[in-house]
Amino acid sequence: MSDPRARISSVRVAVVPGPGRSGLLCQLREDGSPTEDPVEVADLVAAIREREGPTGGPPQPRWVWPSAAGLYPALLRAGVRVARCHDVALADALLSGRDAALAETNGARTPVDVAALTWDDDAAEVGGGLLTHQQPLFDPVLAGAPERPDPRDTMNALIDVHADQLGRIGSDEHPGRFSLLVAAESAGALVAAEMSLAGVPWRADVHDALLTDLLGPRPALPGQRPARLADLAAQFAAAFGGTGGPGGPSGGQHARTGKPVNPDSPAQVLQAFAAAGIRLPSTRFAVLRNVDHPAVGPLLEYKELARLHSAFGWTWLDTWVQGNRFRPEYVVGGVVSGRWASRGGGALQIPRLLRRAVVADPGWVLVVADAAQLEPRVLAALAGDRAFAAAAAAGDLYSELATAFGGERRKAKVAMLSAMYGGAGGEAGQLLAVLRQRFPAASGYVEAAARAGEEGRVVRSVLGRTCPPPSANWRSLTEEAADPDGERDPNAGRASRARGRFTRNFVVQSSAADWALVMLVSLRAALTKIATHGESPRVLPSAKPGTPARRQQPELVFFQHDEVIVHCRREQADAVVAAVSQAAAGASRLVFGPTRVVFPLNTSVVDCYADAK
DNA sequence: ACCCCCTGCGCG
DNA sequence: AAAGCGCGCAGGGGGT
Repeated sequence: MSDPRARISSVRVAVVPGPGRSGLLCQLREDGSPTEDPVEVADLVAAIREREGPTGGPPQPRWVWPSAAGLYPALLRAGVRVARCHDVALADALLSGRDAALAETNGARTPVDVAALTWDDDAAEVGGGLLTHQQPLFDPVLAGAPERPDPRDTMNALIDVHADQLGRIGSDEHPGRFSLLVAAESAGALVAAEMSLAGVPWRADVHDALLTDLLGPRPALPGQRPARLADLAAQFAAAFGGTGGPGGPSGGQHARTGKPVNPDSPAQVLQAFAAAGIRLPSTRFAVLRNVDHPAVGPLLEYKELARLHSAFGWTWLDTWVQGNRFRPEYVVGGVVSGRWASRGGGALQIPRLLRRAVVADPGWVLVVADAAQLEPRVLAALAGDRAFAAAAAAGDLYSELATAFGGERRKAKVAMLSAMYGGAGGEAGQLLAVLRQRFPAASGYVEAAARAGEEGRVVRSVLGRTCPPPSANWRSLTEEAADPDGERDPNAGRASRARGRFTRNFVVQSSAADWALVMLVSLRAALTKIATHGESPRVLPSAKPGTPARRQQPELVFFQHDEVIVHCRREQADAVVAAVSQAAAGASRLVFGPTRVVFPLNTSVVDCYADAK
């Protein structure tokens, strides 16, 4: 402890919940080895609160725990926020993803069972729910044990797993980047729990008025179609000639049930059109829009409104919005690329229309920031393509690229999207050739990723997140095709190219997710430094248990791949806007190092999400 | 009754 | 059929 700086970076404290309110803590060295015997504390929450100290105070420890998703919500409910953690479950997912690729099919490590590292029933339930696909117990001490283990054994297991993880992180090809990824992923889990608790400000009355306006009054019974939908469904059926009257012509009726053809049933819709002499490949919007038949108008309008009603109607409002807050559950690392997923509430698929209902509290505003053209900029930085990076140094990337495509911005965009997604239809092939010639490094980067995928190899994001290896099914399919004596399965080529498109996109999407995650957690850190009431948070009293008073600190309330929303007091908006832009600049530096590529944000300060540009 | 797959569409 | 990547969710329809 001679050098205080060394201490700042090295204090890690392992946490294991015990029975009741108790728990075990154990301070660790930088290599993960314990400095002491685990200390039993009667009130774990109080102990963490005390060691964490006030924001802006002495450096906070990095809490090493089985899973933030399992433990942190309970801490937050008790009014305790922490600055940093190492999430063993998330780290395990990153490491086993990496090592599974190296070990190929055999020799895969048994994933850590987070539930086995917890003791508290509630925490175990939450943590276990997060990782239900992980079956085996990792710890011989716990394997097969029907009773809850001794917390000291659990603590020892946690310490061992964590130390092992540190070693594996250190042995990565790029240990600095990979440890940044683990730290950011862990901090992401903190943000996710905090955002779930804060909730998105959601005006139920605005939402309800919107629904009533579009659909008619809320039906008395949940199963009933609102008036507007019932009307459109009837128009749709009638357009096939059936009036619906008993004994009448049956053009608009289902052959078997005799009921009017149901616009919610693709099969019935296809059948009805076929009976009218129109054979359709599907009932998708893109197909139907070009069909000339009187049923199409009402059907398209029905589909649009029915979607709103079923996915984000009154039932959704009842289920997900309480006290004018929408509280979704985020799943950190839920997408292979590192993007977040959500559970329940369709949090990451909220229709733009409903952004009208997202309104800041009185005296508060929303700071909405989204990264502009993130993925092509990421590709520019990844590939180190000089010509491309020069274009990406400017505000509108596609306009800068347009000169290479005869001045047509649209063509530049199509070429970029095709390069990143693997599309080659229509004019894309020709535009890709231009891209290849003018921006060889950028083009070569995604082409190499595609080739790796087609050959069954894995690729990684800039910070080292690994894509999943191909399935056994994929291997047998493609290996048969490679065998000259074997029969050529046409599916083999298709499967190979499909995986090529996946890995081609993975390098871009996952590196963009790296950037966005680092930006998010940097922003979180910066927001805690924004003063409330014009005073430094350093001099404010620390939060009291229960925290009855409303937090005045700016709060992250939403994160959607490349976009964040901060809810803050109006007078804090300028500081939040500055924090957002610093977080973006910092993320660019941390993730990509020196690069001339810029990652601009579109930032708006608004009362209503729908007003963000 | 429940489960699973398909279709279609919302978001990035 | 404007297409190529990643998701979650609701409803229909078939299976058990």
